[in-house]
Amino acid sequence: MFAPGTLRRVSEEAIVAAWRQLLAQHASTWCALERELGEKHGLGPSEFEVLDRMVESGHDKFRVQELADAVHLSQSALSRLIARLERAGLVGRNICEADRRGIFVCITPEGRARHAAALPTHRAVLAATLTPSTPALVE
Amino acid sequence: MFAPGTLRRVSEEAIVAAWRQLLAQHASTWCALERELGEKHGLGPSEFEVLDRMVESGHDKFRVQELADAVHLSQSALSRLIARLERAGLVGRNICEADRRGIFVCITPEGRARHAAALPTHRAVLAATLTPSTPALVE
DNA sequence: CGAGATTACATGCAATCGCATCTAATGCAA
DNA sequence: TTGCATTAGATGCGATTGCATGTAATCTCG
Repeated sequence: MFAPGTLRRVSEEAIVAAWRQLLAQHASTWCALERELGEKHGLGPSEFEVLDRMVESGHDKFRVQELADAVHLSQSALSRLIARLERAGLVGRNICEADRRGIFVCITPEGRARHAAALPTHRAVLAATLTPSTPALVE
Repeated sequence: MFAPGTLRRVSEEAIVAAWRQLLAQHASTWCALERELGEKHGLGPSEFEVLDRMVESGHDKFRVQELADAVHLSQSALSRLIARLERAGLVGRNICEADRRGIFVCITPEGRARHAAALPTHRAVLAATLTPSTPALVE
């Protein structure tokens, strides 16, 4: 069915088409999250994502770099994002006594409440925006 | 196999996992394009994408809004992006005589040359970064 | 024809981002 | 211990973005 050596070869058009579909899905979903989370809960997508990671992981005390990796932002962007969340009272910054260069980012009760309030909105946007062209997700 | 009504139901975890995979693929591919296209050809991913659309479509004369929709940018962002490409000599702005509010964006010979030079880099990045977790793309 | 609505694009502005750099704390070797 | 490299996070800076608005041309309806 395939010429020799073509099993792992992918046509250039297929890759480009996949990339463009990824771009389109990313743009529409991201914009929808920005609008819905922003209007209803005063959160940006990245901010929600950080809170979401902190809540789901169970534990407290996160390093800045750890969160930066999780949400695909630079260390500097995460530093400022944490500063915004701190100003909003959603997380706290505690000096790590074991290594006083670092800090522990801790979610506050208000942070948990805001996340809990925003969670249904977030999931609803994903379900509405992301599902149509990803039928492979049916369990 | 499925309980009634579950055929189109998708587990929340599956949707979230799909979204996070999309975010991860987008981030890694976008950053790789930014680095490679920027270093080797002085182009950003969006700028290349605009040139790519103009070249592949065959025709000349694009409206700003048309390009904005294609690359998922706002009209204002596209306006400035076109201004940058124009300063670089890669596209031209011609007043549309039929409707003097609008402009036609036209790629220049230098624009075509820059695109042609950057094309292999772009495709190589996509192939290297995007293929691993998308085996469904095999033709 | 003429006034107001609409459309196409440009631009002021504030927000966020990444890179480079800074500061402070730690680690390691002489 | 002392000095230098390294690491964690903060910050100055320039660039890009979206929203709101501005400007100019077109359209519409009376």
